Amino acid sequence: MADESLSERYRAWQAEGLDPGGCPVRDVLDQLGDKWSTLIVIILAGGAHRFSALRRAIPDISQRMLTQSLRDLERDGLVLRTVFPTKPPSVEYRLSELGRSLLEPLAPLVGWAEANHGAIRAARARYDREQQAAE
Amino acid sequence: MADESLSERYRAWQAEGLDPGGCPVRDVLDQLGDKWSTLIVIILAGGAHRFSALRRAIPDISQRMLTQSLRDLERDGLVLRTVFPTKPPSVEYRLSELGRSLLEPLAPLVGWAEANHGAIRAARARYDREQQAAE
DNA sequence: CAGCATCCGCCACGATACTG
DNA sequence: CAGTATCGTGGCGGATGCTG
Repeated sequence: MADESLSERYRAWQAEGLDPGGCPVRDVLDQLGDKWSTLIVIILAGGAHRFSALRRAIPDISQRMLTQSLRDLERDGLVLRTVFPTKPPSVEYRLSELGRSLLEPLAPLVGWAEANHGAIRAARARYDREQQAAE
Repeated sequence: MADESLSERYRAWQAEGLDPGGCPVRDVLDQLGDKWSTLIVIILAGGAHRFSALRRAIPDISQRMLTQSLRDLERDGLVLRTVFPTKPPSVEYRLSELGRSLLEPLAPLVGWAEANHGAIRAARARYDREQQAAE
């Protein structure tokens, strides 16, 4: 009835190698799951940005987390960092080929989030109301 | 050059409403970004599971986190919980209609993770090697 | 401008023990 | 079997101050 390919692939992976930490889903999704990485990728989808431009695009990120998230994305090969030796220096961040390839599966997920955000918020409100009533 | 639709949508959203926490991407992705939720959804894609079956399917999850993750998924309306008053009781978890609709955008992302896991690990190793050399 | 260093609160998560 | 209750910990992430 449901699409079983996902769970089948997980079981297949689980059957052979046995390192739970080496699971591709966890390894990759954990990175995208942190607070800012996905958002940065989405913004960089619109083109290269400088450090301060990213700060402006995400008003409520601390520069510590922006730096760290960019480093992680660079380390994973999703983002390229280019330093222009001007004075004062400027640094440009852009998606790598790998990073751009992520946009393809990411776009539908973002679309799903937007489309179903209301339904999820409604479900939460209803759940909380029922819990309130039960107590 | 790149797909700009994602960043455009983010800017559009940012332009009107101004609550960063209300951003659909963050609100929804933060949930999927926790350590276990996505994995549970993937497993439930294969059909309904009982609590103990889920524990067996994810050997390294604590029952505390399994319970909590299932509660969160239920609260968001992605998972349905059915109690059978047998003795001892058994509880079945399955994806709701909303939960199954998530599989559609989720599957390509999991495919991307599997396909590019090697490239990411290689990028990490290279980055770490360069850092090592620079120091 | 683009950062690094430091301090610190909080909460996600795990381990353990107990219940209907 | 399917949970709750409690405690302890690591590290994610924020705030602030300083540098090339």
